[in-house]
Amino acid sequence: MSSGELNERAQQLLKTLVECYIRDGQPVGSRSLARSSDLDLSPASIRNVMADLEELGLVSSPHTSAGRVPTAQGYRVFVNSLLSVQLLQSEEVQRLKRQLDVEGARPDLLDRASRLLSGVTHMAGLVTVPRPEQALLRHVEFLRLSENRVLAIFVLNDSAVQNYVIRTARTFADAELTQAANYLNAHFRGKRLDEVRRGVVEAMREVKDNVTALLQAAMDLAEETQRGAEQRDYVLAGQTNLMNFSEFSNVGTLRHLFEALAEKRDLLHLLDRCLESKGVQLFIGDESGYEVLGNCSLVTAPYAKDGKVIGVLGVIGPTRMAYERVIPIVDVTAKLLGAALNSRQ
Amino acid sequence: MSSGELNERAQQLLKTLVECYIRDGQPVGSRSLARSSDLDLSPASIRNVMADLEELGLVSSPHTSAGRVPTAQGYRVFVNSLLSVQLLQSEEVQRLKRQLDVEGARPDLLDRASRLLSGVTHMAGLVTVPRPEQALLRHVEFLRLSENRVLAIFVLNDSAVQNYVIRTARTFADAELTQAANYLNAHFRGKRLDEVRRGVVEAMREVKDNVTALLQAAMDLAEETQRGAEQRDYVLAGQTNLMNFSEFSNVGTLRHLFEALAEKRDLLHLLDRCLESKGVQLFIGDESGYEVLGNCSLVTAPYAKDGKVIGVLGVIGPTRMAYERVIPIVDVTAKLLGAALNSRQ
DNA sequence: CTTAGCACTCTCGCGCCACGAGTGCTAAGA
DNA sequence: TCTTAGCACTCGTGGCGCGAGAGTGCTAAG
Repeated sequence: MSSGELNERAQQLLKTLVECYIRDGQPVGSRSLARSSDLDLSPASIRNVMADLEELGLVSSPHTSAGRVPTAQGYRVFVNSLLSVQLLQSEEVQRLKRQLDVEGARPDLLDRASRLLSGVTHMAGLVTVPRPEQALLRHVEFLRLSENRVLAIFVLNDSAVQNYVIRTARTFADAELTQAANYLNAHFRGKRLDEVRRGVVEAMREVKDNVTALLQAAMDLAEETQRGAEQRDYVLAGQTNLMNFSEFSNVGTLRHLFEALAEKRDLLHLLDRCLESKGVQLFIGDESGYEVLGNCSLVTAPYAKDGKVIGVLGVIGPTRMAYERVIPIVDVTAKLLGAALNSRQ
Repeated sequence: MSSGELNERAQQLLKTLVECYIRDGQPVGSRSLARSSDLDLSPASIRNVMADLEELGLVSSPHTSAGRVPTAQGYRVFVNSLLSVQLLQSEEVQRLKRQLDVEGARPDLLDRASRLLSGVTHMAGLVTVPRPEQALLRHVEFLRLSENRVLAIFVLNDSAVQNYVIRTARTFADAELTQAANYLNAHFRGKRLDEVRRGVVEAMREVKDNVTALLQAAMDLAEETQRGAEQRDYVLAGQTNLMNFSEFSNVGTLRHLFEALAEKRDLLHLLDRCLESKGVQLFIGDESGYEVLGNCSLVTAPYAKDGKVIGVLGVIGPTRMAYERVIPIVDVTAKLLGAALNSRQ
């Protein structure tokens, strides 16, 4: 008997139970369930249904004389087929948009998105830093800093600028530096960095002079930085909100959770998995596969720029969260962030 | 009767008491104090001294039948005149140095310093980002991105590079951009950004053309960014270590503390105060003036580059911390960080 | 198939008590 | 005058028992 085989009544009761539990945070018993549900049933009948649901692993009771609590599976059935997501009012969307756009030009857009999520949901918000576009060389400039230090400035793609200090064995004349830059600009404009590098190595084989050595050093640094930039990372906000939930009132649990949030590795794996998904995705409780997220749920949505998904944002909180509210918020915020990124290209 | 007037015996006993409390974390009673101290006194005599110390506000007892616990003032007297700081063995210094230098060139030196502090002390480490040097213009470059977007690249001081996308009303020719850059480079090299800006405004009054408008836009952005960079900030590591201390086993306390750490404002004020101090500085308990730091101590030391103090680093933990160990660690780490900054200028 | 009734289980809060640790005070001793 | 033994007192802690309340599963009747 899978969730699809749940009869109308069982579905209705599971739905009510989850709603009650999310609202009150306490195990819900047969009597209060009888009152809360529209069904006109006695507590005794409800107990029978509950026994079925428990056997299916959708609910469980902390101890004999407590009510029932949804399991992760129970939540899953709930969000998959019982949840009625409220669409956001357009005025709410406007408010989110305004909060995200506050002080428009500042470069901490991701920060603000993360804070927005945590502020609105009263849980922790996270936003992965966008995947860098494939780095194409647009323009190079060399500048002598001192006798043996040269500053290399790389303009990549549209307007991303990277710069490296290169230590050189000897002093280069301005003319040499200009020549080197001209060479790169003339031959490799619009090429990928690794192609440029290969080209430089090639050139070095033919003319083995100091200038190509400089170029090689520059390309080494450029590629290294590029690789560094591909390190995934995320911006976290509102961690402290999590401390308000009774689920994390145990300092030990809290510590493990915070360590995982600070460590980032596991979370990033999880978030990377969401890059491919089209819309909102949920990890409820142990579904994530990470023990520390045992009584957490993660709600994510990918965000896109120029129609290409470049990152993920989301919210993390206790499994007992108001999914019908959080899901549309995460969804809309992802779209708003994408729009904001596009508008300031 | 100030601490200077404490007689030999009282000093000795206070020292022993603080040491015992730091070691065991429990109120220390007259009997165990009698055993621990070298003085050959009966518990009864010690109780008399304790009564004096309590009157002076150096110790207090949680309740009648508990031992005594040092107050913030007590810790203060302890660190000021009773503490014997262990100098670090040179091999320990080497180990710290190695850990700080791991994967040398990466730009996350502050991060590593912070993690180093937290790792070694098992508390939270923090490192303020360095105050930017006074921004002097070294070189400017303009690059056309598209019809109405120009990329301005500013090299400041030694090798700091900043870049801004300027939206322009009309399309500029390459020659114009070169001309504009040449103008700035020729007239304002080595000048402060605000001077440059003034000069540009001046020039605009005489020749009111589009190029000076471009320059003005560039300078606006440059100054704005500069102001943004002067926003103080710090890098925090090992927050979760704090959760291991029984002092913060109450989630409420913990939350307030973590909120303060995330909010940064108050902490930054406190850290800024340490910029002027020569060496290690301590804020014990309520000395900081911030209630959330009630049972925390902050140990800081300024770090310098080229002989100029540019930032502060430190460690935050419960007042009950091994000061004699933490103080030299913070001290040495500050010096190591300064050295590391200098060596990679 | 539903439901009233009932016995059962388990948690929670309360009061109680004994224990241990430590104190302050007093009075005797050096 | 300083030190210390002795003693009464205070207070937090942990264990125990008890009753109330909530909720369950089972059974039997409708």
